[in-house]
Amino acid sequence: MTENPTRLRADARRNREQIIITAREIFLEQGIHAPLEEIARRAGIGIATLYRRFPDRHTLVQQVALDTLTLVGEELDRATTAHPDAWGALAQLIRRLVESRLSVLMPVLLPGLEEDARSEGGTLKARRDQLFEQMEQLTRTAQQEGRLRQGINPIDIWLGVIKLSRPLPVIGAELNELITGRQLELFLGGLHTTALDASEPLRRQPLTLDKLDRCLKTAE
Amino acid sequence: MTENPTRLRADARRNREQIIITAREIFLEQGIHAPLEEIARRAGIGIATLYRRFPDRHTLVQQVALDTLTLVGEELDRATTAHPDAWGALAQLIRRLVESRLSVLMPVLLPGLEEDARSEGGTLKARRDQLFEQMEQLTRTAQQEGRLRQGINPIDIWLGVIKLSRPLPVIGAELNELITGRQLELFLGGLHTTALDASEPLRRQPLTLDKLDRCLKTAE
Amino acid sequence: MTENPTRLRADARRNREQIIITAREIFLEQGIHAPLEEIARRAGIGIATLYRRFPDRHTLVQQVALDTLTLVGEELDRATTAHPDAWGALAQLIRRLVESRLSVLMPVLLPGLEEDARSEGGTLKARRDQLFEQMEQLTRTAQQEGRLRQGINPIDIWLGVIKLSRPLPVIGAELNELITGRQLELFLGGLHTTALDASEPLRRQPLTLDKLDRCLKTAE
Amino acid sequence: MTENPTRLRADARRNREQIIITAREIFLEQGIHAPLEEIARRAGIGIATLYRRFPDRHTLVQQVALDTLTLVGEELDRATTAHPDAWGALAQLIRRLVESRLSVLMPVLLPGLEEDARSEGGTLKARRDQLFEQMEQLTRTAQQEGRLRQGINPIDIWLGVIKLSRPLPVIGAELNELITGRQLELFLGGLHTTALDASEPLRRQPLTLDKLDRCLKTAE
DNA sequence: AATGAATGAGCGTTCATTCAT
DNA sequence: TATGAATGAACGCTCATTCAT
Repeated sequence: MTENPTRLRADARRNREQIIITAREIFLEQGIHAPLEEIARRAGIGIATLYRRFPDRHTLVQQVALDTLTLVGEELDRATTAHPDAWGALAQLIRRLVESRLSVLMPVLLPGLEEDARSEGGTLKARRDQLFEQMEQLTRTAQQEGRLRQGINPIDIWLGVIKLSRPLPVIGAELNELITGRQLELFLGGLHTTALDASEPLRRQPLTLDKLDRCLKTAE
Repeated sequence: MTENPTRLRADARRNREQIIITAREIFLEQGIHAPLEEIARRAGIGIATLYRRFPDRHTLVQQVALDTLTLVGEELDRATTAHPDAWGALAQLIRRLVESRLSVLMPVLLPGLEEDARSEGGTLKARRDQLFEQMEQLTRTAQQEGRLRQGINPIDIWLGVIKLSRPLPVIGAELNELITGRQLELFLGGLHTTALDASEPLRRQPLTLDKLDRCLKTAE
Repeated sequence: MTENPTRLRADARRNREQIIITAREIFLEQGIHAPLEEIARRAGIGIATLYRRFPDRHTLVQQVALDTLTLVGEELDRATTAHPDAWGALAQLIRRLVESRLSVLMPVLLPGLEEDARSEGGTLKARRDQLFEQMEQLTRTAQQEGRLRQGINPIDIWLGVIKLSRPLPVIGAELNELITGRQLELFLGGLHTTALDASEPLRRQPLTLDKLDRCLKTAE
Repeated sequence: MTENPTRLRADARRNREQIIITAREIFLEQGIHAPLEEIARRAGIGIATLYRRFPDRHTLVQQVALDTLTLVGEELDRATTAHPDAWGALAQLIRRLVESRLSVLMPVLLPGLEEDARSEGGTLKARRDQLFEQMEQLTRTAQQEGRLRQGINPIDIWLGVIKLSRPLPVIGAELNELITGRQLELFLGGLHTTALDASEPLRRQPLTLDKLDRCLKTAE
């Protein structure tokens, strides 16, 4: 249960936002295990203040991810505006998501949906479900266009983007970018109707949001 | 330069092997930053013994990865034996590699090839290059069969497998398996000749071993 | 650059001072490589608190040494007050310095002057230079008095005191004191213009082999 | 109680000697707390062999020091041969001892004389006493010559040399040599009957603060 | 409410010393 | 006897988390 940010005092609220912005930067740079003290320092606040707002690391990451959903929504809007066709929009969305590496934060977004974490725009679960709905429309249209392979759902795309985005350890940033770019193209190729046996369904069963949530719960 | 394991005393050698086996297990479970002490504990030896054999974490990971190359080679042999066609063999190899998640260790295998780390079978670089050569034959044949998309090289496959294999943090093992299985099928679809625009080359330039090694060197 | 102690919270400041006092004691007993944990323990604080104030051993030693400069300055004032003649003041200063063994810490004071370590009283370099200037006046006057040998400068004295002060390892504290006392007289004799003929015996009793052996036995 | 080296098997004896030679080198380089394993390694033997010969570090250092007494005796002979006058011989001996830094090892030589440690030449106590006797003759003669100050005994000299020889920590080797050289002259001056007026300048150039700082900077 | 101080647990690493071959 | 393997304790240092101001 996270406190409602709307009820905070003005300064407290500014702090909260600053923490989230800084945390995203640092998480993107160093991963989600970066020292919390560094986040506090760069955000210009005390460590205890950070803890007051976010009682543990998981909560902070989750809130950052939640906040990020908004940006993803904006990318989606931008993509559909720029492309009259659904496949084109989808491809742009995927490319942008991977490039922005927003999804570094996503894994931790998945669990914990039952604790009705909420941010300004509503509960986390509600916002996620809304986003998935939008993506589902997009995918369905792309399939009707005969471009997106049958059987693909937003979860496939979402998780594919997450996997693509995660940088490999040890090797540098430059090489990671080269690798990710190349794999991204392969991924897009695999989504398309013309992919191998695209006429038949994929050999594996698709994940649904429900299944996802159930698995996460059993995984504690 | 790592000591030659063949020259070790019998008990020391047994320990060395036990460490590598245990380390692989734990690296697969927790990533390559898992506490070395836990490895030592589960291997049933003292922490200092581990340090005697592997003076730092990088050396240990590298040796584990090196050891893993052998297993990859065996999978390749098995795959070509089981399938008369190259595409079939390739698909099985990829599936097996992903399933065994051997490649969790691979990122660290890439750098440091110049320091001629060596194990029983020869230098690390030599073994890696040999493996790539075998895979190149396989991919070329699969392309001649008209099944594997043009422009794909073993590095694409290798790195794709690595990305697929890496488990997402936080979420449990079961869900990870579901996700990976599904993404694997998408990946295979993307490799096939019938993938999107498969007639044209991929938009991104392919990586070569040379380019790879150069990037790794500049990344220090 | 060290944080300004004046700005610390009251309790933190008390801790900081306690650490320095304890550190000086222990450095005098065991040398500057004594375990930091022991310092923390005896100071009654946690090890991390020590690290918060002094990020590494060198910083701690330097600050202890810096703090010591103040005491040296006070000794100098006391000596000049007590003795109308410069030689008398110098001799007392040297004796007091050696007896207090303050200068055990001095070696580490010498390097690192460029990094402008600072304490309450100003930069380290400034304070040291000021002290040397005062000592230079004293030596010059003593030479004009015809008592201090020509060619001697404060550095000779400073380093001589350091060498004298350092306890020999292994042997106990009592013996060290005897040795140092005797060598101190030799040192003063070497400094004086009239030391040579020295018709009078040295002020300290000479050590005999027997006495040496007996002391060693009691010192374990 | 140390085993009698004469009774050892030929190869064991060779090992023993090699250990002592190597240990002296390393002790001079790194101090008497240098890792024993490094000594064993450089001596080309196993660590357990070292332990078989010298059950603990103290024993090893003591034996090295004992062995060193021989070298000191040789220096003494050389000095008396080279100089017809006792003061000249004494001064040369002191200079040579300090230069060779043999006495780094001496502190640990002092204790433990009752346990009748013995080496080839006889018990440690006997050899030390013999050496002191020789030095006593020398000092007495020098005093009869009217050169050596009354009241000085070999122990003063011995311990003075030890103090002079010990390098200050942290600061580099070069600076240590400068310091020691200068202090050595002061020491000799203090010993001599005519030291006091010393119309001539010291043989070594004085250090200035600038020189000090420059040396420290180059010494890192 | 905000701060920054204090804490202790955890990991990496070294080394003296004992044990098995 | 010589060897090198194995051990565990000790220390340096970091960081998440709680507490006092």
